[in-house]
Amino acid sequence: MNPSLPSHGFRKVNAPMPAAEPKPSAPSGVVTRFAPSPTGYLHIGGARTALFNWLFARGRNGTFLLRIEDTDRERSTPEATAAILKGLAWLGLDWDGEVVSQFDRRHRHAEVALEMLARGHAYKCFSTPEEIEAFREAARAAGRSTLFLSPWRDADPASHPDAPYVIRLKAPRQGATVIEDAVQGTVTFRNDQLDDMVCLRADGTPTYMLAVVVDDHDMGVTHVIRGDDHLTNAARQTQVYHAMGWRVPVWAHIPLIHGPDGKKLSKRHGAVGLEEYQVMGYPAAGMRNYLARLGWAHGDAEFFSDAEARAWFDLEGIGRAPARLDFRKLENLCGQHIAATPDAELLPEIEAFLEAAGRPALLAAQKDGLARALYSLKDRAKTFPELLEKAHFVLAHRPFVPDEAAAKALDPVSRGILRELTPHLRNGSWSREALEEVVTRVAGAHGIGLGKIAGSLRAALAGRTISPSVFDMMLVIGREETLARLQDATA
RNA sequence: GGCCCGUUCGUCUAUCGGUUAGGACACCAGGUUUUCAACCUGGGAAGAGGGGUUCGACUCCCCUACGGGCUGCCA
Repeated sequence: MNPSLPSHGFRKVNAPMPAAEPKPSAPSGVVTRFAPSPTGYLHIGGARTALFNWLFARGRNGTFLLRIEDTDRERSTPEATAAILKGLAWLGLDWDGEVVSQFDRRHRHAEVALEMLARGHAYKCFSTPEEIEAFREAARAAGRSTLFLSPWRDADPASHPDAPYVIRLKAPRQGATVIEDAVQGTVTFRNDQLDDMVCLRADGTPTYMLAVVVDDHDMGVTHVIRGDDHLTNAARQTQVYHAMGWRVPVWAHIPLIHGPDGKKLSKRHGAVGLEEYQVMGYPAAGMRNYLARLGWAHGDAEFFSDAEARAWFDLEGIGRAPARLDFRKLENLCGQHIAATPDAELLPEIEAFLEAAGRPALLAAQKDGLARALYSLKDRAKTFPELLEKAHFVLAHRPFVPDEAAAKALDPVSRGILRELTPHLRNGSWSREALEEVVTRVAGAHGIGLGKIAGSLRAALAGRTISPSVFDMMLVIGREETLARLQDATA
């Protein structure tokens, strides 16, 4: 096998290598692949397919390959390929070896087509597209099957005209083709329902149907995990495996993802491209967790780590019904992952989010402040934008203007109380216990609760009515900055 | 039209012939609480419909309905 380099300059983009994990068990020989066609963004459903393949291979110490199915030259674009690689990189799905361009392997595909021809498993068909279309139209009108049966299937080569032709598979007419699918079970197709598919087009280029089989075989793919829109195709492809005498891989056709309304996922559902999820500020770990649970289950496990997912993932746990997208659950899971992620890992992710969202990068001082404040922020946010909003107190430079709600909390009475609080803060010790004691005492002296004084204090310190605990904020920004902000707010 | 696949709370799902059909998200009520987030307690919420098989069906079979896929010299 000789996986050629991609024809477009997309090798520059590389998937990040996830932190080294202890390799589980012995090599299993499992080889999976993700094979998207570069005709647009990375679809959320495609992302899940990639994740399943990745989990299956990585959990078994196997190999996960990436192949770009770019044989359709009309619709394939280098931009789409770049978007796919970028999306996979963000999701944290790393692949083994070079990216394979299917188009670059076209000569190998043609070679196989010719071999089938030589062996009598394929034949030259001289029917023109016009003839075939006319036949189909007539069949449709008459309510008959539109399956095209080529008159050239058993024609004497001596009768072949000097005209363009395609190479069709000489598929069996009798009997049935049986798919043993790890998800769908045994699926039987009568052979008279399957036509002689085109393997090589008139221009000598291979069709997808031929190319997948040749590539999967040459790449040593043992398990084909893909959308169940390919279930019927699997029957046709099986015929090619049989014709070539190749070992048929384990099939696993997974149900597609549907929109919240249960209909096929399309643009009108919004957020169909994976990159949109990064821009919305969902952490990749939460995304992986959510996507893994969509159509797959491991008992009652809902929130789990990548290591657990790899250890648990299996084909048997995949459901057979299409799953709908549920943003609430996604958010819930993402919140849990943000809370569980170590600060040192969270910070770069937040910076990557800012860049992806086209927002200004963090200044050194902001980054430093955020790092110190993270402990008080990460368990109160479900997405990065939410976290950043709550981090306003550590990101903003004073003097800053409070937002409308915060300004309201800084009424004259409240400002008076804050003024009175100031000297106590100037002189007391700067620990959580001491701060709580002082603030509570001053509130008590005015006959108000902690809630009331905390409200105005929050407004003064954060310029917002939503933030981490006032004590955490004071601890993070320190005594001097706290006093300065109180000064600003009460002046 | 033909062929193929699917159908458990609103959503994701557990169950692999015998359960008061479980969990999670969401929702509702109450509690806790310095905001937000979170947390605690409780609640409502499901086997598409109809036939079989069986002592017993969510689970097995058939039909119907409804979704979906394929039916391309697209992938």
